[in-house]
Amino acid sequence: MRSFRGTVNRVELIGRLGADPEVRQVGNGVSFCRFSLATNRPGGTDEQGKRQSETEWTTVEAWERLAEVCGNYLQKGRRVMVMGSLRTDSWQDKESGQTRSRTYVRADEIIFLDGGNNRHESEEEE
Amino acid sequence: MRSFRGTVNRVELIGRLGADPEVRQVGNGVSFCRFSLATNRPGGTDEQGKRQSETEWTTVEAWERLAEVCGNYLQKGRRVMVMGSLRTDSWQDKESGQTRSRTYVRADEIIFLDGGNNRHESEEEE
Amino acid sequence: MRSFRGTVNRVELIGRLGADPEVRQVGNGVSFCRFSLATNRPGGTDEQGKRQSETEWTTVEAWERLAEVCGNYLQKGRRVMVMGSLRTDSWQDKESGQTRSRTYVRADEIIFLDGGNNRHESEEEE
Amino acid sequence: MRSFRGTVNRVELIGRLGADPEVRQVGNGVSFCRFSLATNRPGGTDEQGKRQSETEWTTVEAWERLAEVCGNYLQKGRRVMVMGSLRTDSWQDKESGQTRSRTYVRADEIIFLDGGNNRHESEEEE
DNA sequence: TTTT
DNA sequence: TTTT
Repeated sequence: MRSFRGTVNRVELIGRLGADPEVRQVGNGVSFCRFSLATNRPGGTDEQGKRQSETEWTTVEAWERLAEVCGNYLQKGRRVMVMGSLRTDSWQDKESGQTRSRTYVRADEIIFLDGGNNRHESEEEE
Repeated sequence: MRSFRGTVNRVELIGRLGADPEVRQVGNGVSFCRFSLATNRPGGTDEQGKRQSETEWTTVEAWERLAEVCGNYLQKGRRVMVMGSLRTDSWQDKESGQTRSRTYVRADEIIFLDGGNNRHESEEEE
Repeated sequence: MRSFRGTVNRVELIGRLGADPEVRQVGNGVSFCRFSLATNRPGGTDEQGKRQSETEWTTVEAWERLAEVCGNYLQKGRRVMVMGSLRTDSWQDKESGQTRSRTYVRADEIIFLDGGNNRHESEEEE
Repeated sequence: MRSFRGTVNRVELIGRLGADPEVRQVGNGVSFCRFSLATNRPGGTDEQGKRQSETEWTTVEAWERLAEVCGNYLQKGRRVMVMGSLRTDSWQDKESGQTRSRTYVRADEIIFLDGGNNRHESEEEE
């Protein structure tokens, strides 16, 4: 499901992993996987007038079976398509007392784009 | 354009503005508009077992003509569709020296969903 | 689910109904709803050089509970967002013996965009 | 641009070409390319209870520079992502006098997914 | 056949 | 901080 109560929160990324994914079991035995995905956009021009590209790094998080599949099959440099939604976690910084936050993409489905062609989706989505 | 060098960075949101948009002219006379958009996702259940909803707040930024149209026509509570891409700005915190960042959606097109039905897009997209 | 075996087939439309939806019960008591949705694209210019718009008419089909909700709440002229996938039905024309086909959008979710703002989704999607 | 006058008509496909693309120059020297793209969806089960897959074939058409790139680099079996919009052409059948139509996807951008990773987009979109 |  |  990608819409709820008349609202939509949908992200779609195609890019490459900047490093091997980080996989862990959280307290309750549930698998969790996080990786950073690079996408490009047109940048300015260099001194020779050659078009440059800027890289955007996005944090992607997957859970449960999808996290396990990512842990087993993804490595640095692999190209994937990620479909998911934006999430922001907020917390109080202990030292400064300031509210801080981080925004990432919660993955619902991931397609492995080079090599294999299997699709993998989160438990919830099935 | 929504893809570049074989990568895609696309966000699509339908939600309501939490407050009137903030509009400014930046140094070079270019218009800038920022607002916060609420989307919902299924949450847990309350004590009575009633399904709850969680709200996700996403920062949206528009520039130039699109910013002006948003400033002129959008208000708190209005429903819009935003098509754009994820962006992250990073900077060094002066006090702590830590690297900090904020992630937001750079709007390419915005459709006003209740009332009028005009579409508005960023200068770059035309 | 919108991807399968490494493939994706996704359609997204925002437009207005050209007529009241047609609702029926098929043989097995399952509800079916069909309507035609208008979207616009830039067209040429008229004799006065004024920009014209072309209208694209797309057939949308919904089933089961989603069909019932559409039958109950949609009318000619209402604006909706349809998320679904492309489908093509083929058959043999009895008179000419030629193979004929029709292509339409199988709706997974529909958001009613003016007036109410409820989302409705197909049974399969839940 | 993917929305116009408050409407959206957007298709997104990831699949494989069923045959080499057909490329032609039309009367005015403009390049045209057409191919058929296979996507899959879950089907029923066979006698052994094994899950089957159904294949959906979609006609994709590209024009101008995008058509040329497709003609030069795409072959049967290659996997691509197509972003575009639904189009329906209608005509009067000469023999029967009936109105007939065909629906296809007008490609705006195509990403070649295995092997190279270049993106290619239609002239209009730049 | 919709709508602005 | 929105809305139903």
